[in-house]
Amino acid sequence: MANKAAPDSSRRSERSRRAIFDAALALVGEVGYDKLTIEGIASRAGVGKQTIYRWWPSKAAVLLDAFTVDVEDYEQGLPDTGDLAADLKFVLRATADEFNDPAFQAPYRALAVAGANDEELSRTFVGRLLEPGIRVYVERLRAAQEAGEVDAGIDVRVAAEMVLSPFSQRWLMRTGELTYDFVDTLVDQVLRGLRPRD
Amino acid sequence: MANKAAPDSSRRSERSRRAIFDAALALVGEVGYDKLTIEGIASRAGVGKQTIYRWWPSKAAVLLDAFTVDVEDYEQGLPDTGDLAADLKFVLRATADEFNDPAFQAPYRALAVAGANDEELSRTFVGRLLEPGIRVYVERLRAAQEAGEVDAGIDVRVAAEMVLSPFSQRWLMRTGELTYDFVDTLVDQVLRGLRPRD
Amino acid sequence: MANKAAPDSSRRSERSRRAIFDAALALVGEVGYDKLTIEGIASRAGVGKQTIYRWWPSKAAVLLDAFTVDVEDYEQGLPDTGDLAADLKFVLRATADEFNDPAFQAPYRALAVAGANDEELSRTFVGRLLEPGIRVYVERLRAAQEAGEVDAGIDVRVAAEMVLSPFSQRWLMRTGELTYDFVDTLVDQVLRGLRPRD
Amino acid sequence: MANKAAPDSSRRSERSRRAIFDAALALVGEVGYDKLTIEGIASRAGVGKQTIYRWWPSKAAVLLDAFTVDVEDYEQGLPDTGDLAADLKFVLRATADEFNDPAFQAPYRALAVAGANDEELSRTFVGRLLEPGIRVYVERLRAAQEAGEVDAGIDVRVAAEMVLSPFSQRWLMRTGELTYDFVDTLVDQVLRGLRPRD
DNA sequence: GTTTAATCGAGACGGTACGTCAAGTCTTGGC
DNA sequence: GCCAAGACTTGACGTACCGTCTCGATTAAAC
Repeated sequence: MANKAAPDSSRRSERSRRAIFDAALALVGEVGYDKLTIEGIASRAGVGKQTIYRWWPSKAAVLLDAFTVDVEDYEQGLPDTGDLAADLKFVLRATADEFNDPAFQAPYRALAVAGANDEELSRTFVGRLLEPGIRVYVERLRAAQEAGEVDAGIDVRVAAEMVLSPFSQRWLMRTGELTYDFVDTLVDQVLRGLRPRD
Repeated sequence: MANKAAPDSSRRSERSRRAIFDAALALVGEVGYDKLTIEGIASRAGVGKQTIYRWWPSKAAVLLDAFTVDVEDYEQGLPDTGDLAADLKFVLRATADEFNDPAFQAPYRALAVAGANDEELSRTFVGRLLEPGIRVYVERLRAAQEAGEVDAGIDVRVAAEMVLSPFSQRWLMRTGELTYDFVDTLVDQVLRGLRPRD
Repeated sequence: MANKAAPDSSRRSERSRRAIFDAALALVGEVGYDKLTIEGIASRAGVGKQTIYRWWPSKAAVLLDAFTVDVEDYEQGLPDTGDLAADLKFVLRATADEFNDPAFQAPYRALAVAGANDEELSRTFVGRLLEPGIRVYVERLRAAQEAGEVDAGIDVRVAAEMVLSPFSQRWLMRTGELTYDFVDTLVDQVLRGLRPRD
Repeated sequence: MANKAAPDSSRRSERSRRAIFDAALALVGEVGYDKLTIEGIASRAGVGKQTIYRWWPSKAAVLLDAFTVDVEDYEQGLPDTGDLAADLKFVLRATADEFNDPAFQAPYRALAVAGANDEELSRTFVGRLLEPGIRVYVERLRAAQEAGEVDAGIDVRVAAEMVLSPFSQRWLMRTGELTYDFVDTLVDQVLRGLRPRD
């Protein structure tokens, strides 16, 4: 079933791996995803093309690895000051700043997009980046639910999406700006619906 | 500002235009967006490559035109039976069926995605397809607001996004299934927050 | 049976064709046949690789065409002064000079060699370059035979090879020098055997 | 002058050496010289690439060694029954049979050819395979000369080439068949010229 | 018999060229 | 003047080998 005699990863060159990540991230920022090429990455990294093809199936996969190396930081979860609205606004405002940073936009948007046409890649992208991001919101909401701040009948997963999806949709599709005002309104309107009934 | 001695559209061949749309839509369904080529469209349509380049700047633009020709049907707005929850659920369930249809997925997803990397195209896509879709929801919500069914303090645009974005995000990013259950829960939780305060 | 939709040769670019020939001949002289590459020819000729692949199947075929364009000059046959020995020596000495010219050696040797491993090419090479060269000798010998200068029982084709093959073999395999002495001895010893018997 | 810290041949693996020869000869027969690769030989021989590069400079050199291991058999010289014509015809007919054997053709032709573009290799090839072959003919002719069967004024080296070159040239360049008829005619016509003058 | 250093199988590496595909431009002949 | 057709230059694709390089694991010579 293994379709090509898998390479021996214990002999892999760490130096090349880093150089490829650095080159890929730099280039996607400079020329954009469509004009990002394997040859370009290889040449910028001072690496043979084969070294890329040996370890990754596509430029999207390279970029995904390169990106996740720098991004794994969902470990600590969302802050919990006891004030759910404040906590959500605080984190979303910070995320808005991050999403408005051009250096971050190019690779992330590229991956979102590449995923849409490549189901395999999509699953990795979602599992590695999107789901963990959603999960921390779900957990914060569940905590609030347990604290009685959120109605027991609420589906917290859907609630989390009600906050996150309008946010990322605006950014991805460029249907609107990610302002603090928007973030605040969004959080307020979502939370209105989560409060326990009288 | 005219960048090439614009072609004389009065002499344009309608037969070629249709053939190109048909070929583009057929091909994007068969081979996917990434493997869709101008040469492929031209050859399938029995048309010279130049005829495509004369009238469109990119394969995405061709596809966008091809797609919108068949889709302009937001004219009538959302139903208004007086029961907001029922109306939203009804339309979203129908939309879920549509989005789950493979024939519809390929070109739509391709466009969503192509837009992410091409700001110019993105604006057309959003203006021509996305915004009209959002607007009918905004209008239905405003009607409900005027009828006193929705609190006067609510930002109906954000409310519309709270319904639509989780829905389209799930589909686009494959973060979840578009089931009737999901649609119902989503609508219910959003509407909880919109009700006028006591 | 035609295996690729043959290109339309009436629309062929003569300018590209010449540039390819010039580049191929120049490069084979500079770097040798083994290091001659299609990419090198294309780039030196200012031509796309595809334009070469469209019209020729291999670098050997390009070189063969390039070479024969410049070489078709067997038209006039060998001189016939009535003195067979003198005529043969005269022509072979001139040919020795030619074969000792480095500019001529590279492509000719390359073709001889490429032919050895490619039967198809070999046939063209032999038919286009080698056979015509042999034929003029055969004709000169037949004339001498009719003039009674060569025995009627002699196989002139084999006789021609007795003159030409030692000559070209020495050159091709580097088994000896092509000196005037060698040429003279060779002609004399061959002709000894051709004289009519008493 | 030793250009790399020469390897210690006393520790050389004989088993690997044989395996490499076998693989090289087998492969050149199967895929031809052009498609013969060092990697292919190494993998077929179950040997590391370095083991080949350590002991040979090129695939041609490997093949030359592989070939000469099996071929050293010029020791005994040509037969001398006293009948020069008969002796030459006998040996050349046998050689014709050998050259017409496909198993022999591939490596030999490959080497002849590789030599044309690689002067260093050429010299080894000529010295190790070609010259010894010519020499036995030269010696047989000299014996005949001393026996008074060949004119004293004849250059026996050139005479040997008059027999051998048309033969090998026909084979190498595919300008004609190696039939018994050809061999006989060739020998007869050459010998006509060698007879002592009246 | 043990030590020890070179050779060995294996294969990752930086490269070059392959032969193919498609992009976007340009030219030709037909309507 | 638009059109179908397709040759052109360009540039990237993914593959095949090159020749160099490291990595344990033999393995045969020197101790």
